Amino acid sequence: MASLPDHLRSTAVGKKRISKQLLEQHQCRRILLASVRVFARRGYQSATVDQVVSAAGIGVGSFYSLFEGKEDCFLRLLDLIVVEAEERILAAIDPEAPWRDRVVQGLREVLELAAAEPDRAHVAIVEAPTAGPVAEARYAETVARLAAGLREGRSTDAPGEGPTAAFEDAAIAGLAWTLHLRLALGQPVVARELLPEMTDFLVGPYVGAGIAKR
Amino acid sequence: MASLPDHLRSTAVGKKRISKQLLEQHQCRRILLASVRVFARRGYQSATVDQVVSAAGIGVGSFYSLFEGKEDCFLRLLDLIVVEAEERILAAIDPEAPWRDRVVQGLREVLELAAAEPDRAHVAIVEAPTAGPVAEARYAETVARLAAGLREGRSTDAPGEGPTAAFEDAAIAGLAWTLHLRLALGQPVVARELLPEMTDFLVGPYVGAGIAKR
Amino acid sequence: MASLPDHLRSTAVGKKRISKQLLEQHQCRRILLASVRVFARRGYQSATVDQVVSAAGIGVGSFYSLFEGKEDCFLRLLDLIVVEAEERILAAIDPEAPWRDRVVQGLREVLELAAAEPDRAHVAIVEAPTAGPVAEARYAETVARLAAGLREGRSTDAPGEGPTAAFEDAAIAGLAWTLHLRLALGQPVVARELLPEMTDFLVGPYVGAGIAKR
Amino acid sequence: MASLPDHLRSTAVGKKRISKQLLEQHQCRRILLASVRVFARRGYQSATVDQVVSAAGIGVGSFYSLFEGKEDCFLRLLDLIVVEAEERILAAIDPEAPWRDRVVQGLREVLELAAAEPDRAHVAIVEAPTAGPVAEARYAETVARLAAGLREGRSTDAPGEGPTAAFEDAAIAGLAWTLHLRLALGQPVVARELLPEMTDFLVGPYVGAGIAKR
DNA sequence: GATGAATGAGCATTCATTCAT
DNA sequence: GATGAATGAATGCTCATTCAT
Repeated sequence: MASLPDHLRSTAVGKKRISKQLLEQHQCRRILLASVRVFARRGYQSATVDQVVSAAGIGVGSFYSLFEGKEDCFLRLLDLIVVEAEERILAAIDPEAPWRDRVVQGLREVLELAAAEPDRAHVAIVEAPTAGPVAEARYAETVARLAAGLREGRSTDAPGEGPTAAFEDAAIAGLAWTLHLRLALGQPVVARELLPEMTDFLVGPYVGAGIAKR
Repeated sequence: MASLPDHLRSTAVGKKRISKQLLEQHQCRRILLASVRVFARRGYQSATVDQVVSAAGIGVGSFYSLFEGKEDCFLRLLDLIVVEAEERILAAIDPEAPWRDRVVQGLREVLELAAAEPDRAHVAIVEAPTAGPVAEARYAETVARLAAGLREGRSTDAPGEGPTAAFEDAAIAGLAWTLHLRLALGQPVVARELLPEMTDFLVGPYVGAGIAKR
Repeated sequence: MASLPDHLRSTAVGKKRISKQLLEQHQCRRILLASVRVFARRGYQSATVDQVVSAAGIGVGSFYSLFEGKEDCFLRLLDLIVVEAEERILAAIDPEAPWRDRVVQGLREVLELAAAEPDRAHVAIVEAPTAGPVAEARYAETVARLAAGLREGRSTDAPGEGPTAAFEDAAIAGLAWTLHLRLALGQPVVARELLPEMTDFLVGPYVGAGIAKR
Repeated sequence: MASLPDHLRSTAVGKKRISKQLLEQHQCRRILLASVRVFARRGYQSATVDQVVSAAGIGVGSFYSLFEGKEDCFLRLLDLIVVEAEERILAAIDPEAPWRDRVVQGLREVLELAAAEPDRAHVAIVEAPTAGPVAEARYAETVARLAAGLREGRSTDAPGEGPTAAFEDAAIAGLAWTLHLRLALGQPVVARELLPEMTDFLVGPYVGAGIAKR
């Protein structure tokens, strides 16, 4: 049993282990979802394991059998939020559409997600950069990934006179900060208001202010 | 204890108190300058009062007679850094020059300050947003103030087809993030490289990409 | 639950219970044998129930249905080791032989047992005194019992000028320590080397150094 | 100040630092002496830092500024007990006396120390071997050192027909066990009773049972 | 009967802050 | 006025034990 390679383990034992795995994943997810609220309200630094544990309605021991500690919990939460958000963003983008439209579609989804789930957005945008070196690095990676997505349009639809190399990272960070301001103050993120402003901010430099505004 | 309003206190007692005040301010400044290094290297959260105290070569008691605590010390340090930086930035700007030039002059000073004093820049840009709610608010205020400075040019020199209202905050945050990335990784901030890129980023949307690049 | 005295319980219910009892005993023994390794390698204090349970390939629940807890498990293991060792020691002694020979036969068996089953010896000699008050007392009892065995020879074969009353306990403890040193360092117990030395140590004082050495 | 080599530090700063050093040592000693009682009554394993701290009448913080933790505290206590005991034992021995007398003098001092300070003896003899690997090693070292002391007499005063090489360690361990039994049961160590018995045990094998008894 | 997920009491440790000297 | 020894609240974590399945 103990000598089986990991990737055979789950199938080798049949339904039982599979359902066990699923149960654990489900339990994990349940706790992570409960922790969103705690991390968003208290902030990563002053949130305690006990608060997470109470919010999730489990015992400390269960927490430590599922997570390595507070940081691990936060990082997995971050993953959950980012992965699910990116899935929804991708789903909202029509791959056939021209680049500018794809940016708008993605941006709209980002804003709607932030509006619909302010706690998640708070965790990902406000808390992540303050939750220690690893979380900070993950935050930077996410910014870089989104920036890379934005950059794709460069050669395709808006060639020639594009913005400078550092533009995309700075632009995504500018967008993040715009959300940060609302989230940190507890103000709602109004997609309708921000969508045109941020569209302009993100795609303007590619096509010239006049064009982007249309 | 005394019934005099605070703002009258210092002048009311004559030379002695004045020199005492000055001495205290000087001492304060000495400690804050010593703390820059500590906060920059360890990060606000894991820096301890003991480390600051050791770096400053004073006793814990003295520290607490001068500051209310770790957070107070950090906030006053932040003030020191921001005030001195803004003084130098203002001094670098020719009030008679056209808006675009003033932006470039200010930006160049920002980049040179970050290059010359990476620890100070680290504290103001990387640590400030992680040092609790008050520091976070101060950081937002600074961003807003710089954004306001940027915005001034709007009606004067680049009227009409300007960027949308949220632009300036997002742009300043984008600049901050660009510096953040370098500072957090310990990379030097190279003014020569960043100046054209960030100039484009900041003033491009006002005048159209083509124009800003000149 | 039932009103029968314990010692009648097992026989009163017929074959079924008997076989159940036997099964349980067998299971118990299996687990104890698996736990030897764990207690010997990790030490009683830092060995955990989980480690014992994993080594035995059973569930925690089964463990607690068979033992009252970690200490109970260790104590029953100690019993197992001591009882089986004493059986083998007794079996190795020719009751007809003169006292001195009987001591040598017993001693040889002790050394050979320690050589053949170092983990068991480690548990009985090194861990037992550190495993809480009860185990410590059992250890003392075992020392006392072996001392009593040694003492039997006094009046029979080596009367008169024998050592003082405290001798036997001290001598057995000295023997135990000699083994302790080897076991704690993981060195093998070499019966051939220790047999003459310890024989001298145990029986010398009875017969005079010269005689014992023969 | 911080760059001075350690061995100059204390003298370089004059009385102040010296008295500070002394104060700290004194404080340390005070706490160690208070901890004797705790470790002796509760046993190393179940003694908690809080109990030591309460017994010493200090705060937890002070404890951790003086010791690295529970184990460090115990080890330093062990050192204190062993060093002071060995000093007194050495002082009790007349270096001019013949070997057998020196053994008796040392032994008498050991027994009297154990009688006068049962808690200290309990810590050194009963708890030390159960307080983790390092303490166990220290215990073994002490046994070895005492055994070496005993061995010195071999060639000098009792040449020729001596006991085998392993004798001294086993003998010292036997003595330790004899004390262990009394201390673990809380019985007093009666020097008058044990002195002749243990003398016989320790020196008998050198000189022949008959001679040693005289 | 067996299982192992869940529990939570209990412990070591850190560090901002106070106050007697 | 300066010092730093002393404080103890607060927190993360382990592991023996229980009990629903």
